[in-house]
Amino acid sequence: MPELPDVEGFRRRLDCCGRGCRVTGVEVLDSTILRGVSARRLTSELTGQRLGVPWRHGKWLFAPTDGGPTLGWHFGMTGSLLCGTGREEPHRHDRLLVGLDDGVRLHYRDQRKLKGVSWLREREVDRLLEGLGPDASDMTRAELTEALSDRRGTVKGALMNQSVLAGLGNLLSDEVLWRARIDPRTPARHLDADAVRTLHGAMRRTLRTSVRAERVPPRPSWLTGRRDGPDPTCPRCARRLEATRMSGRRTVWCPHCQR
DNA sequence: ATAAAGTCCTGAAAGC
DNA sequence: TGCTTTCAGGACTTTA
Repeated sequence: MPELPDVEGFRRRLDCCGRGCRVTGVEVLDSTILRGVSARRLTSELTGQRLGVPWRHGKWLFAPTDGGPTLGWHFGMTGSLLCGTGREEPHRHDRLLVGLDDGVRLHYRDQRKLKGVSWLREREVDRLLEGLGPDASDMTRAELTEALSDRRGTVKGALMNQSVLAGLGNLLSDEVLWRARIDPRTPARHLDADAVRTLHGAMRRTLRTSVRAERVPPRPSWLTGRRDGPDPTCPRCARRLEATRMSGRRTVWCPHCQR
C-alpha cells in the first residue's frame, strides 16, 4: 500500500494525534520489526519523551523526540499507522503500540514485516537521507531532468528508484507515465525536454490529488482504477492495457497512448 | 498456489 | 583490459 501519499497521511495523523505529547508507554508486540534497537532499549529510551513535529521524506516518516533520537518508520508494502483510544484490543498485525499522554495510542500495523521501526540518532538520519533522492512532491522540473539524465535503465525503473527520487512506487510510477503518455520501457536518458516537462506536470498533478486522498485513488478515470480488473482497458482510449514485469514489478500501460 | 503497492542483495552488463 | 557504477531479477514475509 504505502507510497508517498499514504505515508503523508500517516504523517498528518501523527501530527494531529501525537505532536507535543509525552510517551507514557511502549509495547513491542513483535520485536522482529525493530531495526537496530532492542525492545528493551526502545521502551526505556522512548518512554517519557515528548514527540516533536513529524516529517516525511519519500516513503520514510520521522518522529523526532525533544531530547533524544528520532523514531524512523517505514511501512514496506503492507504497513500503516493508526491512532486508537488505548482501550481496544490490538489487531493481530499490530507490531508496536505507543501510548501518549493525550489518551491516544499509536498502532504500527503491518502484515508482512518487510520493513519496520528504527530509533535513529541525528547522524543516522542524515546517512539515511543521503541514500534518497529529492522528495517527489516538491521536486522541480530541473531536478527531475537532472535525476533522469544519466540513467541508462528504463524510465519506470528510474521513477521507482528511491535514490533517484523518493516517494514513487509501482502504482504511482505507472499512473504518472500513463498520464504523461510515456512508454515505461523508454530509457530514462532518451526523454527530451518536452517529455520531461510533461512527466513533471503529470507527477505533480497525480501527487497532489493522491496526497489529498491519502492514497492513489482507484478511480475508473485513472489507470490505477483499471489495472486490477479482469480485462483492463485504457480510461482514455478504451483499448486493451498491456501488462508485463519490469524491474521485478507488475507494470501496466496502454500501448496505444504511451509511446 | 500465486501474487502482492516495500527494499536489499547479487551477478551481470555497461561505461570509462 | 580492469575497475567502478548501474541494472534487473530474486529473496525476504505473510496471507488472501
